[in-house]
Amino acid sequence: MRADAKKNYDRLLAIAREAVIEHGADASLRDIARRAEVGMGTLYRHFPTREALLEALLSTDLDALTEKAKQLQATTSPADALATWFREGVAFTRTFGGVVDLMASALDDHDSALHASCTAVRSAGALLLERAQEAGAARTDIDGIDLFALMASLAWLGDQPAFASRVDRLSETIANTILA
Amino acid sequence: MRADAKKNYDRLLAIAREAVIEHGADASLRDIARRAEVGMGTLYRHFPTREALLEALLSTDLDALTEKAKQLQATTSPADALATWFREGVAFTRTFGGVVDLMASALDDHDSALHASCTAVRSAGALLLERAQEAGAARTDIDGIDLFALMASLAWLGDQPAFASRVDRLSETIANTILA
DNA sequence: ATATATTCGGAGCGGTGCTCCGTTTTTCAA
DNA sequence: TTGAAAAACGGAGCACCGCTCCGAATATAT
Repeated sequence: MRADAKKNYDRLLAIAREAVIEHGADASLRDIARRAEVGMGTLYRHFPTREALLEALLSTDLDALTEKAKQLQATTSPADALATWFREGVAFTRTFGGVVDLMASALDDHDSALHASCTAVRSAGALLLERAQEAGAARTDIDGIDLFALMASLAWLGDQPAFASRVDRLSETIANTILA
Repeated sequence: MRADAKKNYDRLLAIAREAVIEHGADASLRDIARRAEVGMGTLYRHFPTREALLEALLSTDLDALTEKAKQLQATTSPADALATWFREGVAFTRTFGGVVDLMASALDDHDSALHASCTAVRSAGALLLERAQEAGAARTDIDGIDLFALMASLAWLGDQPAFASRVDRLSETIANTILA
């Protein structure tokens, strides 16, 4: 990558982070380019789709979530590992608003730039769930996709001002249901 | 209301119903006006906001949901009434896509045209929940807003193609958790 | 038939996502 | 150091969006 290209890439990513924190996942791309003092062409060359931009923003966090699952699996009891990771997964989306919609649609869209990261998270969670199920610590009538669905729907609740304050308690309730 | 005005009003509502079923709650208003062979001014005079248009589309269904709660309260056991109504509430959003987001934000936006209908639904559900709680049939660590939140999040799941097929089963699970 | 009150329609404004291409800048070999 | 090839740049332009505003058209009441 050419030196000036890398400079613009980094600058775009930094500005995009601010913009998405402030305005959510559908922040204006034109505004991001403007604030980064860069043309639209430059933005689109580096990030051909909105998903590509968000993937660059989220990938480290998503990978960390995947990694966290493996750590918990190695160090904690099946039930605690699942419960802790579930809470963490719901809390994750708190930084950026409206991201969970894109993650949900990325799951069954193989062409989405977010597809790989999201399926990795889902798989990591599925492993935790299966281990808990084998240990008799989690109900057996749900699977990894259900787990992701429940996490996503709670994350969506967190995006709704009317419900945000109740997410922590409801997450606890749902987590206990899964472990029941 | 003048005769031609009523004609346009009805026509707009009919076309809007088709458009929202086809494209969801953020269907193009310009396109609705075009298909109804009406100018933008006409559309905005009859429905000053998008919420107003959706309110006109949803009000009968929302009122029916509110009414259904009262019927169930009068005819069915507390537990069954709550469970049945919960399922019905989740299923309701299936007709139009993306409506649940607007309903959620309408809850704490007193100026939204959907505010009244949505709070009515919430209150009706809250009564069912309280009756079940008093009968010892429902857990007591959630309230009417939590109930609405859970219904809304499951409705949101139904809007996500990746999860839609699991909504019925997960609704059952959550309903049982509430009754537990 | 006329006058008044209503309703109509669409041009226009500022915004969006996205593409395309002439211009500029970097790089690297001669 | 220089010059040409390669790479990246930026923004004008297109089609769409929500929304407003107002002169023209139309229905109603007298």
